[in-house]
Order: sequence, then structure tokens, then C-alpha cells
Amino acid sequence: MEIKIKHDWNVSPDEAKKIQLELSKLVKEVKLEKEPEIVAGVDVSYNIGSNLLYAGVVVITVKDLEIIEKVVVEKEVNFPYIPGLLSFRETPALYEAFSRLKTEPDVIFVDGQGIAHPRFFGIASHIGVLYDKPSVGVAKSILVGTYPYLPKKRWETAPLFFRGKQVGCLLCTQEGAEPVVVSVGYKITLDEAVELTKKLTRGFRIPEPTRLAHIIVNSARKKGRI
DNA sequence: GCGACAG
DNA sequence: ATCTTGTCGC
Ligand SMILES: [Mg+2]
Repeated sequence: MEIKIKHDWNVSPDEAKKIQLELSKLVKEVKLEKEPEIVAGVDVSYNIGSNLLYAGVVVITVKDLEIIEKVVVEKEVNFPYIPGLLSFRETPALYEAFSRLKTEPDVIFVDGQGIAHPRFFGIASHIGVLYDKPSVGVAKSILVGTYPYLPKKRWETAPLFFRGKQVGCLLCTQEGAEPVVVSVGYKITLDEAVELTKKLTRGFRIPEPTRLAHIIVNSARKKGRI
């Protein structure tokens, strides 16, 4: 996959925030241009105390959730984990994985927030904007925002609000489990993001794209090889 | 200033 | 994110 926008990653936290504010102007919440047939899921893993990240991308079909391509790479990082600045830690490694990806996905699913973010620009939005590719954030917990109730029944949703705007949805993907946080990353509507997430969810809490990406980066890490 | 805080 | 055993349910 080819990146469309490049910028420095070797920046300070303050500079990172400025970049987010600038790039957030490019985020679009619009309907998909084409019916998604192929989606990608991305995730990152690492050993505690190490600065070596294992970044992976899994590409699957929407129709039968069959894997058609997977890539895992190793990449050093120096940027720490700072709530609100996750993309500056994980995206450079994911960039290396995307560079080796042959398949062109219709939508990218990211383990983290889209616009449900302090500056409305989480890692899912960041990746979507840089690649000019529709993206969705599927997080395991909330970064910012409030909700009126917790969805308990499968496929039930609850709106997530931040600063007077609905920035995402809590989606119950599995009864008895905490809901996932779905938010628009880029060039998709929240309704489309939620519906697509439901299509991509099997019997697990985490939708397949991100769940499979999590599995491959962890197996690569535990084998100590790619 | 205090507390919260994706992965 | 990662560490880990026990326990519950299919
Ligand atoms: Mg992750």
C-alpha cells in the first residue's frame, strides 16, 4: 500500500499534538465510495521493557472472513505511550508493514480510536488520512467521552459523546463482555462503521480484522521471528 | 491543581 | 501493552 501524506515522526509530544490538529482538518465523515469487499486489520505487540515493536496487517474478505494476506514486521520505537498520542508510537511500525502489503484493502480497521479522541484524531483517523483510505477505530476501552447506558444485548449500541458531539458508539459484540468502542476513522460514516464491524464479528468480542492482527503479531513476538 | 487516560 | 493461574462453560 502506498502512503499519500508523509510527515516527521521524530517529534516532541507538543509537536505531535500540532500535527494532529493540522491533519484532523482532513478527516471526512462521508459514505463509502464502494461496497467493501476486502478489509485490513492492524495491531502492534512488544515485550515489556523492549523498544522493538511487532507490527502486523491482516487482510480478509468481508464475505467469508477468509485471510488473503498477512504481513508482520519488526521496528524499533522511541516514542513512549502517551494517552492521546498512540499513533506516534505505533504508526511508524505499521507503515513498514503496509509498505510490504500487496493487497489493496477497501477499509482499514485499527485497534484504537478514530475520532473518539481529545483532538478528534486517534490512530485510526491518522492512518486513514495518511493513506487516503477509509478507516474505522475499534477500541477495547474508552479514551474520552460519556455514554448514557451500557449496551448489554448483542448488537445493541450506545452513543459516545464528547464535547457535545457523538464521536462513536459502544457496540455489544458479545453478551457478558464489555462493549467495543467503534468510531469513524476516515471517509466512512458511523452507521457504516458499526454495520461493517458487526459483519466482521464472529463469536468473539473483538471483530476479526483486529483480532487476527493481534494474534499474528503476538505469535511473531513469542517466536522471536517474523 | 486534580483526576482520567486508546495501546 | 505485558505478566498468569484458576475457573467456568460449551
Ligand atoms: Mg493493540
